[in-house]
Amino acid sequence: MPELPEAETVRRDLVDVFAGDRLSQVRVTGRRTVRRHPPQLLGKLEGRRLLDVGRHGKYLLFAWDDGSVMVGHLRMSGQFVRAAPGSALAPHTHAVLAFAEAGELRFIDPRTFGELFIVGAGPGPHDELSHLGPDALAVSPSYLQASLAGRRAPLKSLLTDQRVVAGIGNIYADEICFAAGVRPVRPGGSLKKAEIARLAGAITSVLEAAIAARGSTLPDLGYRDLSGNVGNFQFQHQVYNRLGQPCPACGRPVSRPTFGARSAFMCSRCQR
DNA sequence: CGATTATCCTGTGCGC
DNA sequence: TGCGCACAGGATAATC
Repeated sequence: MPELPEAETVRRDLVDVFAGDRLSQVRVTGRRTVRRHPPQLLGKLEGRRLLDVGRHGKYLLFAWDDGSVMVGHLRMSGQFVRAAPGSALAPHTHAVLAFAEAGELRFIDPRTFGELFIVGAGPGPHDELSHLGPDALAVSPSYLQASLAGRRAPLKSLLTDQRVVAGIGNIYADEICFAAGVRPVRPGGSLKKAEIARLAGAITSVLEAAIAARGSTLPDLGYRDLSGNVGNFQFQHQVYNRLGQPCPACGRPVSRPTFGARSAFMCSRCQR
């Protein structure tokens, strides 16, 4: 499932390929993909030039030359793909943005959790994204300290709560907790100052390493970049999806405790 | 208010 | 070999 490193990889590809180009035609066939407003509203982008693609957490922010912003979120199975004009549409293609020069940008999403929507022109934060905490690559130890203080919920639940920190999901929460040496089931408020410092460092180092490896593609998950290539960070996973396999640090089998309706991969010796 | 649970959706993989 | 079903999980609404 795409998280911050995958969104950032796609963002960079989108900027390289489509920034500066003019959108000539929009075709929307997936009603659920554009469920926040009437599908034809995307058509107002026709004729606009794409200035830049930004990102906050897992949200991609397409900035157009009329000041409007198209927000994209891949959720579980969404994928942005570059395709040649007129080439066959892949199954579950819900939107096609045809550019004047760079070809087509297509949104594919079997499970239709992903979405595209327009937010109003004008400066300032967008209401639709106002609930998000700071981007995970911009959190400080002091912010983490304040955010975890007094919280009884499991650390992993808080790390994946986009209102606390934006961009961390299931995979990277487990990898971050392992890198920090902290158990994901620990109540957030129980972390000591030194542990929070390690956690802050782990957030940055794990996410940056994952971006450098162009994200994670797992066998049962379909993440691909704009060109259809898989990521490589899954080969660097220390605990995620490695139940029963030896911990890379101490050799003890990776365990998978559950809490509530969720679970986490971890090493019970290396993580306290 | 904070924490937990249900919901959305379809491809995958497992057990029988 | 084939069928049915539990499972996967990001975000949000509903509920405790």
